Amino acid sequence: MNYTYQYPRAALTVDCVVFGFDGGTLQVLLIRRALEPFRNQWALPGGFVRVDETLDEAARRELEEETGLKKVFLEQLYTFGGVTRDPRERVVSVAYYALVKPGLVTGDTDAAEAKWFPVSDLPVLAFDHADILATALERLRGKLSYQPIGFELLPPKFTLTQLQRLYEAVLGEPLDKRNFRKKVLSHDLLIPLQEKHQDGPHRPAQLFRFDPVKYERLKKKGFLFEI
Amino acid sequence: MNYTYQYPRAALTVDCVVFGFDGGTLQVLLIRRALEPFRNQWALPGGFVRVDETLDEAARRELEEETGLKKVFLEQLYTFGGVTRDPRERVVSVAYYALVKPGLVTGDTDAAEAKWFPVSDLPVLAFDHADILATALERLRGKLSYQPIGFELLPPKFTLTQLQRLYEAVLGEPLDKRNFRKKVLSHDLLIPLQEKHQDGPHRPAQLFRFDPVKYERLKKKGFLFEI
DNA sequence: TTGACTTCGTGTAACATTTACACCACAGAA
DNA sequence: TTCTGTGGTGTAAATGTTACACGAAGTCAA
Repeated sequence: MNYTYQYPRAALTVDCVVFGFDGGTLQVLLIRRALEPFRNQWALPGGFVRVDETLDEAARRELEEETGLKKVFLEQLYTFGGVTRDPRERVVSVAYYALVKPGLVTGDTDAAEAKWFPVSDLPVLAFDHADILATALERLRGKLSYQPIGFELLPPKFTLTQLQRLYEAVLGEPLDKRNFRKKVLSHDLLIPLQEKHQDGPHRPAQLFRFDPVKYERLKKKGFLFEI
Repeated sequence: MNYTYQYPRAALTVDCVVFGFDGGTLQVLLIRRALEPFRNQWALPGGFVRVDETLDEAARRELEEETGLKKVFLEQLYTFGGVTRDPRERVVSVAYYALVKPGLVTGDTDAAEAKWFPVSDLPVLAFDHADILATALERLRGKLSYQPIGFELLPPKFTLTQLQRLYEAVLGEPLDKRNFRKKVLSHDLLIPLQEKHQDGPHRPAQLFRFDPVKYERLKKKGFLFEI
């Protein structure tokens, strides 16, 4: 079946920059393209937007189809509309970024090969995906400092040191331990658990979890998270 | 001539939220629609993206066609992709916001009637344009506090009081005169001119202009404007 | 010319926030 | 028991933010 319009139309896609954290390095999930163009090159997961789904729905669907990821933190990033960004025809892409907790990616799926890369050591990317990724990284850095989204990259239970490592990896600079803990705890958004995290021949660390309910309450009162 | 595709495609538009400042109130430029749907209702200026122009180009072109505005500050805002946001068919709109200096709008153009409305007293808007406008306002408020874009809404030469009125109008709260001046001047981005601004039976005010060159230099060094 | 009126332009002290920094606690391994 | 390695904590100095009031410099009218 064919669809005919009076004027030429751009194709519309979504692309997702999926961030993950392995405890030390910020990572991005890439897909090896099975088809032309840019066959066998690495690219962001993504695909065409269907005419009966919203952009958010399209991003979630593609993410699940290509990486198996579900129920992740997902937010629109920017829309890339360069005229020649796809060699085949005009394609406008609405880019999203996603934050996923460790150990959720099923590894390879269906046809596509999915793999994590450290943001500091990326392969050559298809299309203008390097631009998209750079934009996403910039956004993540900015956002991390004034919204409590870092928890989306950690397991549900985490230690303050893990959280600090994450901030250091994203921001690219070391942070003072005592000041970091003071600031994070001052927001009163972390709930200390009864459990400890044991991880080697040393004192075990207190585990915390993020309190999303309290955060929503505070947010409505015009509260500003900052770190 | 017709264009045929294998799958149905959404139409792609740009819409612009144009902000202006009249010295006391933040305003938005709206167009009265000449055509169905929403005929005779107020709407954001905008229109279809051509297949051979970038999104930015489309936004600038539509802005000029519908309001006569050229060379304004323009930045992408968000892409709205609700499935039913246009009653005719699927239309995805990339929204932009623009900041214009006073006295640039030529008034009505061609077919369309263009008019400024205070953001605090808006008419009913076509489509989901009220959502778009709310998003733009939120973004403007946020951005004003950490990037020196306020100057885009003032004439090239302005007084500190004018600048303060602008910040107060956008942020919706009064600011302390001495602290405001201290902070603004501390960034060293305003150049005092030899001229004074005379505006009534009282002491004339020092005029300043923004120094974009210095700003670019500072920005590259990782400088953060804040107010 | 004088005085009334209006906005312009300025400094400081109290307070709050941010920074820099070092040592004991607690666990496992040898 | 000692060694090793991370976890957890407080304080003083410096910096930044807030609150606040009055003389200066013009116009206008009497």
